[in-house]
Amino acid sequence: MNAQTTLSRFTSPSNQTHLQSLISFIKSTTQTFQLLQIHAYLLRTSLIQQTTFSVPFLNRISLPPLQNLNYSLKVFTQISRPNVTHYNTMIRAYAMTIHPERGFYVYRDMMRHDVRPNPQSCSFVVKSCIRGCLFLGGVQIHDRVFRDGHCSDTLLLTTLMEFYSVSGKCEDACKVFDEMPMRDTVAWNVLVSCYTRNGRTRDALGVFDAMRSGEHGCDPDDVTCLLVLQACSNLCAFEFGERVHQYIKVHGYIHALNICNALVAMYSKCGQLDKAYEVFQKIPNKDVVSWTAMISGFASNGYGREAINGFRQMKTMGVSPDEQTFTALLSGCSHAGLLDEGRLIFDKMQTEFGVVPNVHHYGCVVDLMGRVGLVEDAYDVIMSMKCKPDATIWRTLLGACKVHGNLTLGERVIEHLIELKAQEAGDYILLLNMYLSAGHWEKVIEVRKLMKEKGIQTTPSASTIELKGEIHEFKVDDTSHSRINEVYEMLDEIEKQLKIGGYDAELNDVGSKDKETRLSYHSEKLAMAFGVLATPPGTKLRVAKDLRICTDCHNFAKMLSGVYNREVIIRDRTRFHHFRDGRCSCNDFW
DNA sequence: CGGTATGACC
Repeated sequence: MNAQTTLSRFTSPSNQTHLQSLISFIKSTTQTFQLLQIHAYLLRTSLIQQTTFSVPFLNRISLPPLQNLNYSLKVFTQISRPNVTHYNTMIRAYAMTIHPERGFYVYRDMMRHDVRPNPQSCSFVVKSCIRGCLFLGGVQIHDRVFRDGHCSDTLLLTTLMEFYSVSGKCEDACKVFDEMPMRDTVAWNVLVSCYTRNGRTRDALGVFDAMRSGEHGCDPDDVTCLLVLQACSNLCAFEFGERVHQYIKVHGYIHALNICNALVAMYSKCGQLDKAYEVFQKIPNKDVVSWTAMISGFASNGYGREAINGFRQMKTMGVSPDEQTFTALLSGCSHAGLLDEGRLIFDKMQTEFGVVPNVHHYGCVVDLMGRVGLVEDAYDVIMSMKCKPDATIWRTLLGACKVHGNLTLGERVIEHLIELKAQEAGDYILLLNMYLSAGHWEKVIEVRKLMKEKGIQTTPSASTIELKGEIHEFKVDDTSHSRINEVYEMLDEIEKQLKIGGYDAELNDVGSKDKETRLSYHSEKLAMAFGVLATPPGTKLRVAKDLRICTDCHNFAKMLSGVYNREVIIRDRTRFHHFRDGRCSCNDFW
């Protein structure tokens, strides 16, 4: 039916059929001016007071693509006795705007008018609390769940899980999950996402296995796979990732672009570029995300030239880069030490592609310049930035100051970090090591005192290694692993062997605890020793570390790769280190 | 079917 002719019918009083088609017209039109005409008609005939008309109308103007909150509010106030559905529409609409907290106000208004909230109202208002960071508001809703008789509404409880998850209350989210009478796949997926988000990545993988066991009647779906692949990326869990890949193939999800893109990212983040490329090549309709994931994979594994090449191909294929693509490219240049190329890309990004540099882009440039020793210039770059420098960017420069022994600049940089109230233990450790290297003992003592005064908590660093799809975690001076005694014995044995090969623990870098900390017991060394212990000779070792690898452990890994003839991949907070034949692919240390 | 959901700086 033609839209104009339909519309003209509503100028005169209508029969039931006409009113029916009016509703479907409201639901289908994309023209605001037609809605305005209908609005006038609804007001004139008072049909707006009837739920059957006002609900679809309010929905239409409150949700994308025609979302207009001022208009919604106007219509809402014209309804003399709004019912629960009207309120729900308003709460839901506000939940997705830049003023999500207003959803909570609407909810309170609804209570004041004695309109009983249904599970949907609660879900939407919890969503408002999530988006608006209203922690107490969310808890309030949760407290009411039993009283309102909504304790078996899967959707509401899932939204509450999500609420606790983003609030960092992993335990509470799990409690809600445990107490749910019925759990669907989405609830399970939220559990996975909750574990990943809150650092319980290994448990996220456990959930995947639990779902697959078939005992819960909820098989992993495509979203589960996306979430679990993220967890594998974080943990460098290559073998587990391969299992997920297999599952994806069996269930036909391999044709979904987002799944393929996540696979490329996962393999890249496990240091398996060949696998990443294999998946990438087979993607028929590569989008900007696919290309960026691949370029980023090249970049973080130290293949700057390949990253640039990938970018060229991408342009040839007619895919336009976005700001994240340039971040990947620039970080590729910095990891590979390609100063001129990086600068050129940074310029072209702005002139040719009109991308305004953001904090990520600047972060790469600062790293690029700091790495080649242009620390003062890097400082000037930060000071000239149009956006506010974040802690990461200062930390990057601080690392460069450490490598190049620029103490005076390092002191200035730490001031900036303190100003941002973002200084971490690692920053002080870096400064401490700079003073140590320079032999400024009185300064060393001063920093220690400062750290003590400020109560700076040093979180012990952790490393993980995957064996047969199982993740083993080690902390500094770990005593918790079941085979820890064997691990320490093996570590001593390895150190003996490496010393013969010329390895000497560099004693001028200290760990995160205090000056008595034995270098030998850094978590990545424990993980490597366990790998040597528990796998057949020649097996590749893949270690993930949450902080940056120190010079000593880097040397240790280099030597180990030669003496024991093992390929070692260590992924630290910033990048990959591929050790082979006594060498590393990176240029971080020399 | 409203709730989960692909690629970024150290």
